[in-house]
Amino acid sequence: MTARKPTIDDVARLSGVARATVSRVLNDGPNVSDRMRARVAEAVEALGYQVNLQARFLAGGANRTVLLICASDTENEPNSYYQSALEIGALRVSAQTGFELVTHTLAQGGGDVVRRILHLVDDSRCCGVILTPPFSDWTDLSSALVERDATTVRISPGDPASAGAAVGMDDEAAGYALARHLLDRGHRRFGFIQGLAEHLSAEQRFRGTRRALDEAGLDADALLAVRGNFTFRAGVELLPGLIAGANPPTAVVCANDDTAVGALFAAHRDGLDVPRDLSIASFDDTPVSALVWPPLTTVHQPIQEMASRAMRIIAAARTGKAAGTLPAHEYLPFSIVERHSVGAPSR
Amino acid sequence: MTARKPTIDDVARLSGVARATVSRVLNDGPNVSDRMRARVAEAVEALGYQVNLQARFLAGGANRTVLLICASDTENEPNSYYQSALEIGALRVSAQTGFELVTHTLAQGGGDVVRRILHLVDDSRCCGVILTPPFSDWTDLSSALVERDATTVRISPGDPASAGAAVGMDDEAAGYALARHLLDRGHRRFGFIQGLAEHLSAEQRFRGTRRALDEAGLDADALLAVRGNFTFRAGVELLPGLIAGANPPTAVVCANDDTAVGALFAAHRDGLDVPRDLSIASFDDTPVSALVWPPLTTVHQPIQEMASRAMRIIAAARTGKAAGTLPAHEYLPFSIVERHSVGAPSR
DNA sequence: CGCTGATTTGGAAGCGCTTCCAATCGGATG
DNA sequence: CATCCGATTGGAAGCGCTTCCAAATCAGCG
Repeated sequence: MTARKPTIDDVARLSGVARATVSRVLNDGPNVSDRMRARVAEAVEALGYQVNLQARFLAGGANRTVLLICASDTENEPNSYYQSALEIGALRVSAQTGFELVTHTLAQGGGDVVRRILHLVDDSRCCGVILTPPFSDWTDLSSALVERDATTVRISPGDPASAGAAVGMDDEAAGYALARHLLDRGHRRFGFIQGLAEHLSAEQRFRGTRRALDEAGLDADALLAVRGNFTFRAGVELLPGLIAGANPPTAVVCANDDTAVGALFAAHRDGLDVPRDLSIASFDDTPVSALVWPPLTTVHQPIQEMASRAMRIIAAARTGKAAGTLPAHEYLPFSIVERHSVGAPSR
Repeated sequence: MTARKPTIDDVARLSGVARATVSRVLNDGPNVSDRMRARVAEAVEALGYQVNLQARFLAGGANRTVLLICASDTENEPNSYYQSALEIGALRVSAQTGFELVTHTLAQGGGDVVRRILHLVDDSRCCGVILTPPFSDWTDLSSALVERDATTVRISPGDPASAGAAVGMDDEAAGYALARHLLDRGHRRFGFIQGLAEHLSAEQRFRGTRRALDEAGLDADALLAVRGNFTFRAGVELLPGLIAGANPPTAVVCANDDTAVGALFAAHRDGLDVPRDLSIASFDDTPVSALVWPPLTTVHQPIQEMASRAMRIIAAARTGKAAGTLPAHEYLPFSIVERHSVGAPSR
């Protein structure tokens, strides 16, 4: 059907040089005269030649594939905004640096997830892996990856010190800052819908909030915590219980935006006015937080930027000089985005 | 660092057979005795052997990579729920059939998008491509793909007849049905926030709505249409103008959920009660439609299922018997999901 | 028991590329 | 002008796999 694609030999023939020389100019190798370079470039152009990556990798050339591993909590409710932001951020850099990004989304349940991820990595013979929560907390995984010689970057790991580079933000400080924000507006009774306990970075957010309340001299039952799982549904289902008591919280903090949107939904449904009757705040600043009414006050986390950094770390590690450098730990600043879901307590 | 990965020759040596035989059992080839099969399987197991896909493809083996090409309208607001649903649907089937799915998201702007997609396809030497809107409407693209021998499936194309298989739903009928739904509840004045004109399937939805109104005997100015671009922002910005007139619509239909969520946001902001003051309905039934308050009445489109079908078509075309069959056009049923954003008109 | 044809197995070529190593070239040097 | 060294270039091996083709094996049959 289609004409056979031109190979490196076609280029060599047309430009009248050896195959090895063509390979050199293709890879920006040293020791090639400008004349040769020009001749080859011309032939490449004329033929519309494109290297066959399969062949290149087989022959031991530098692999430039990077895997982005994302978790989907449930089949039907992927953490999609978070994931898209990651993807966009990584994509932007990969385009610049000539690395190819491949995203894999897997359900985080099931005992063999580690095996499957490793399989994916082996299969693709990729040179780098970006791990997102909660995979970024699986130290066995990142160790195995590093051992396989894949440059590994973990996004928002709970423990930045273990194997592989890390990019994240100071989650404890973010939790603290958000609580202060609420405290400053006069709130004294709080609810908190936590995420999954395995997500260490989310737990740190909670810890920060608790610290802020402690320092403000509030006692333990000023903070009512329930365990959710980051989903919209969790917010919907858990909010009522949180505010059912005799002396309910005037502000509830959610581990992430999706949960907050769920809480907001439940509040609306139950006839509460947000923020008059109840303030709601959360973390991440994913697009959904600006989509709902009232738009959410949330801690902005530079997700795209994190992914960009991750890509950049991999690119640097795989390109010349920086290769072999010890893994980096980068911390990006967060900020509180004030929208309309937080007000002064009415009671 | 890591021990070299075992190759097919290692397996051959350990099991005491020829490399060719190993290859045969690996590929479920014919003409292999059960004894051999067992011996090889054992060696594979013992060595933890995994075929090197690069090498396999190079050697001319069947390629099993499928590309899912998605559009991101703008950098910051990817159509993420839609895309995730597609991905999940395709993923499910690819896992079953042994094909590998690779998703690529590209900004749809820029004149060279076609070239970039083609480049991606050439590069990956993939065997199949799933095109999502608006790429599914680019006939030049699908023709080029088909010519390249890639099994091409278009999701929701405006014209199912052109090159490549097609999976979608009857968008015109969906538009008609949704309008009937509104008509039945007593609405007589309508607004419609359209999507981008290039998305043919979305245009058909509009056409269906118009037909329903025509058939109901309403005249042309019973339908006020404005052009949006599928985004939340479009909904926010376009709604006010739509309902500003002396005799405003009592119901507005949006080309997709994101836009409807935006319209809902604007309505809230401007102090309107939905659905008492204004009904809002849309298309797609992406998760976000159930997240907002009030949850949206929307036309459910089986997005996951569409992607699954697309994958299945590719798998069938690339596996034995069905190979070479003429492209299929599959139409999936839609349904109206009644939630709370539609009521009877108050005026 | 020898022969034919079908089935199973092994050998070897080659996919398109990188890279090592040897050959060549071009001055600068004595 | 002969010599030598570094910069270029070409030749060839080989990455791990599939597949064509020939060799070997096995039944079945006269």
